[in-house]
Parts: sequence; C-alpha cells; structure tokens
Amino acid sequence: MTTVDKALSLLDHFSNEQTEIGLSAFSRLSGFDKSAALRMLSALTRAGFLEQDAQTRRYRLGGAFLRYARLREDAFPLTEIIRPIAQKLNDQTRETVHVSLYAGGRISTFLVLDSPRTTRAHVDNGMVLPFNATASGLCWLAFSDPELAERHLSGSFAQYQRDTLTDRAAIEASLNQVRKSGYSFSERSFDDEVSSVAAPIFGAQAEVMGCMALACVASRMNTSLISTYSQMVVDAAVQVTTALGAVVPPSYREIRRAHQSAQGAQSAQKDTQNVQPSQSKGVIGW
Amino acid sequence: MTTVDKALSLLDHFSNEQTEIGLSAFSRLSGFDKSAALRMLSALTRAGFLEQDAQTRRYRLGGAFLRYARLREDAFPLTEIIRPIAQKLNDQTRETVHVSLYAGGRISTFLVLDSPRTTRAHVDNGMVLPFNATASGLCWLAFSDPELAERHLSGSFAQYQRDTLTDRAAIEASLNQVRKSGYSFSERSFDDEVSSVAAPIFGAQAEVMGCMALACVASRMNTSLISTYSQMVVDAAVQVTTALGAVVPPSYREIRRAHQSAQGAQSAQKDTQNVQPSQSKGVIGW
DNA sequence: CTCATTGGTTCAAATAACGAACCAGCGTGT
DNA sequence: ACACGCTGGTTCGTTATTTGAACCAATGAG
Repeated sequence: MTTVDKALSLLDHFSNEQTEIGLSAFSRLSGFDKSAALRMLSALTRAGFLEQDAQTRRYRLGGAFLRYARLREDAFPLTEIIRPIAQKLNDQTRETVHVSLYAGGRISTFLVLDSPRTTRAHVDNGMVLPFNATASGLCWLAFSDPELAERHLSGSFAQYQRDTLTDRAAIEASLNQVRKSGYSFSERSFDDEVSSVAAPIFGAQAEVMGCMALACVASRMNTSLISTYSQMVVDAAVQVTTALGAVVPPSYREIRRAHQSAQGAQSAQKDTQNVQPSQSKGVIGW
Repeated sequence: MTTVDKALSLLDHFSNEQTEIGLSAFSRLSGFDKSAALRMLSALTRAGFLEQDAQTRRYRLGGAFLRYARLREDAFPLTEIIRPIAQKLNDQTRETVHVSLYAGGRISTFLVLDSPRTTRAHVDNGMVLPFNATASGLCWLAFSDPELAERHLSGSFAQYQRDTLTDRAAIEASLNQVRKSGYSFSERSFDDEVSSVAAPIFGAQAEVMGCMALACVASRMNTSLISTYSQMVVDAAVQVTTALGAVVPPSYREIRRAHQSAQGAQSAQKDTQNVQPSQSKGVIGW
C-alpha cells in the first residue's frame, strides 16, 4: 500500500451522513497516526480535494471534484452513454427504469426514466437506495468486493416495510440467490407498492460501479414477468458495462450461462439460442 | 512536496483537449521519473480516480469523481447556494448572468440565467470561456496564482473578433487594469455583440475557483453602466465567496477599497457610504 | 479548576519512494 | 529482415520521505 493509496482511502470515510470529519476522527476511522493523517489531509486540501472549515477545522470534500467531474463528463459523458440503453429498456417494458451509482458508501440514482403507465412506480433522481431494502442495494452487495461489502453488512438495517430484510442472515441468504441468478429482486421491501429487479454495471477495474434497475407496481409483478424483466435488465446492464469500455467479469458471464441453462431446462426451452455459449463478437452475445 | 501532492498534481494535466494520457506522456509532462509516475498512476487508478483504457493503456479521469462530486453536492449544494445570489443580480440588472468554474485548465459556465429583455446576450451552460477573449477569462488570469496563470498565458490565443486580445503584452496590460479595479471588462472580443463584466469567486484556499459574470448586448453598454454593473457583480461574487465559507483575500478587499475611493473622488461622491471602511459584520460590508 | 478532548508539531528510526538501467512489444522507415 | 524509436512496465541499491510516541496549546464539559 503506497502513501497515495492511504491518502485517497481517507476520502472513503465521507458519506451522506458523514460530510465533515475532523483530524482526530480521521485518525480513528482510518487507523493512521494523527501526524500521518494530518500530512495526507493537508496534501488533499492543497489539491482542492478537501476543504477545511475555517471555524471547526473539520474537513469536507473539496471543489476539485466538481471540476474533475465536469471535465470527465465532457470527455466521457456517462449519463448520455447510458441514457439510450436505459431508454430502450424503458420503451420495451414501459416500466420505470433507474440507474444508480455507488458513491461514498451509498448507492444513489443518477438517471431515472419513469414508466408511461397510469399506475407506475416513481423513483426520485439522486435518491439514496438502502442496501438491505432495494434490488440495487442487494445487487451491489452481492457482486462487490467482499471486504467493501462487509462494511455495509456489519451495521444495522432500517425496517421500511413488513417484508424488509433486516436480519443479516436473511440478507446473506438473499445475496447468495442473487449471486446464482445474476440479478436481484426485491418486493415491497422499501416502498410497500413497488417491486424491483436490478443487475450490476461493472467498471474499468471490474468493480460494481452501479446498477441498472427496473421498478414496477408490486401488484403487477409475477414469476413470468420477473423472468422476462430480469433478462432484459441484465442485458441492459451488460450493454452499459461494455459501452463504458469496461469488461463483464468472466465469473458473472458464467453465472448467467449457468442460470440460463437451468431456466431453459425448466421452461421446456423456448429460446434455446440463449443457452448457446459462443457468439464471439456480439456485445451481448452470451 | 509530499508524494501525495505529486500524485494529485498529475491530474492537472487533463483538460478538454487532453482527456487521455499515457505513462510516458505523464512522465514527460510532470517531470517525474517513469517508474515514479507509474506508481502514482496505479494508486490513482486503484482508487478510481483514473481509469485505464484496456487497449491503448492510456489513462483517463475515473468514475470516482462522479461519486464524490455527487456526494459533495448532496452535502454542500454549490449550485443551489449560488443560484439565489445570481438570481438577485439577474433580477436587479435584467441582464444575463453566468457563473463559471475553473476546471482542468479551462473555465466553463455551470450556471446561466438569461436576461428577460427582448435583446439579450445568450450564454450556453457548460460553455468553455477563452482566457483572452472573455471577462471571466481575464478575471481568472488576473487573480489566480501567477504560476498557474503563466501556463495559460504562454500559449497562443485565438482571434474571435476584430478587438480580441491576442498579444500577450496587451493581455498583461489588461490584467493589470483588472488587478487595479477588482473586476474585468470585455467588449466585443468573443461575441461581436456582447460586453461583459466579471468578478472573482474565491475558494477555501483563497484561490480563484471561478467567476461571477454579467453579459450584456454591447450596444447598450456605457461607462456609467459599467460602473454600476461592476459594483453589483463584485458584490455578488463576494457574497458567493462568503456563502461558500471561503474568505475574500485581504489583498482583494484592499484593491476594492482603493478603487472605490478613487471612484468616489472622481464622481463627486454620490454614495460615500461605500467608502466607509468598516461595517464590521456585514457580509459585503466593505 | 481539573480532565478529556481537540488540532497541530517535533525528530530519530523505520520505511517507502526514487530512478538508472533494464525488458518486451509494437509500428515505421530502410 | 533489420535496426530504430517509441511504448508500458519491472528491478533493486541508494536516498529521502513517512512514521509515531511524546509533546504543546486551546477548547469545552463536569
């Protein structure tokens, strides 16, 4: 672990709840010595990645992030790359589609396309999605780095509805299912009237950078729809991953291959082409 | 200079033109040894601040910036803090107001409020403002760190209109005037029909993070209006600086004080209150 | 008027960064 | 086919930075 790694890891401790952190708190949270923490915090501050409150002397995320984020969006318009893919999913399903990003210990939506139906699930843009209560949260937990996931699994969980998973064992069981199928499903666990399906979007380091998700009025959902929607959501997520220049991890491809074989065997294989392993060059050819 | 400083300084080399940079190029641009550069680039990549193209092996700004930028906006909504101040200026002047941010070697607008007049200057949101041809550009050059400004003064400049400043000496002369008055003025130098006034917004490290600017149909502008508008733009910029929790550098306050004394003496002091030095607690009390 | 906390400093010892030389791969001009 | 110049990346003895216990001064609570 280089000094730079250590310095940058300090930023991980910011979240929607922890927006300002003092020197001692940093030292405690990170385990680094106070003087070492101070040196790194000072460097981050000099570069504009942190700002220090003149009164409290505590640190918060700096303006440099706005600058670099804009610069990145100019060069590599993530939102605009994802939009057409999400739009297509939205058109095909006529359900609410939202794309979320893992950000400072939270998953928040950054692109929402509402369903055109008269009864529809609505999701706010910029909304934080709880790990235990949403398809996107479970999806992220299931496929992200175990050590990173552990941070979010070790705390306690809020109970939003009767069926919200709050017990760690129950969540872990759910995650195992997600890891087997390649997509996550949640029903009436955050909003009482909403069911969702989510699939992982992978980043350049093969990490789960976010999720493609579909939210639907719960009463409309059924086994057959879940099967159809999950396939489409996974397809869209894979398209996004590849459109971003990242690579879908082989392990995930394998999961989906196995899952589809099982599904195909069960449902008297309607579409055997999905079970075909190789299509060599197709973007979503697996 | 710590290792972290060096690593973060690598990011400075990205700009709208330079969106992808390879190892050797980084080494050349930064002056760091190749192996040192690689070590730092790897650390930045691990943290998600850079992404590496799988084919070309070149680096680009990473997704972490989107995450942290959103996180920061959640905790500290810069745009929403600035909007009411810009709105007030827009209401008072009925002229187009725009706020820009220095970003990776470029100044670009990130908040634009159009004039309600029938003839008005229009500015695109997200637009890049050339250093030599806009009030915002000149304002930034005048008050930013000399070393940083030098980077943008050493190149060649595009001629957008007949009166665009392209000669370094002419630009420097203009900057000196800006440094004396505390605001910048440009006339028909970027758009042939537009005049603008701009004032600096300072960040937490007393650096110029951006500009508050007013754009007006050139034919409407005159000496008296410049005087009125510049005062209002400077006021708004100072309000933004303080609203952001930053401090207006004493040197800038001194400039304005001196400038206003001179103005007051000239114009048979209409409003002597402006010349009053102390108002102790007022946000824009100087 | 303590006591515990805060942010920040110091300096010898421990550790990580440095950088010249090195390798392999790729594309070009000869 | 050849050497050439470029690329990204590795190695390892030398060198300089990071580390952390002990130390301040200031603030706030009991």
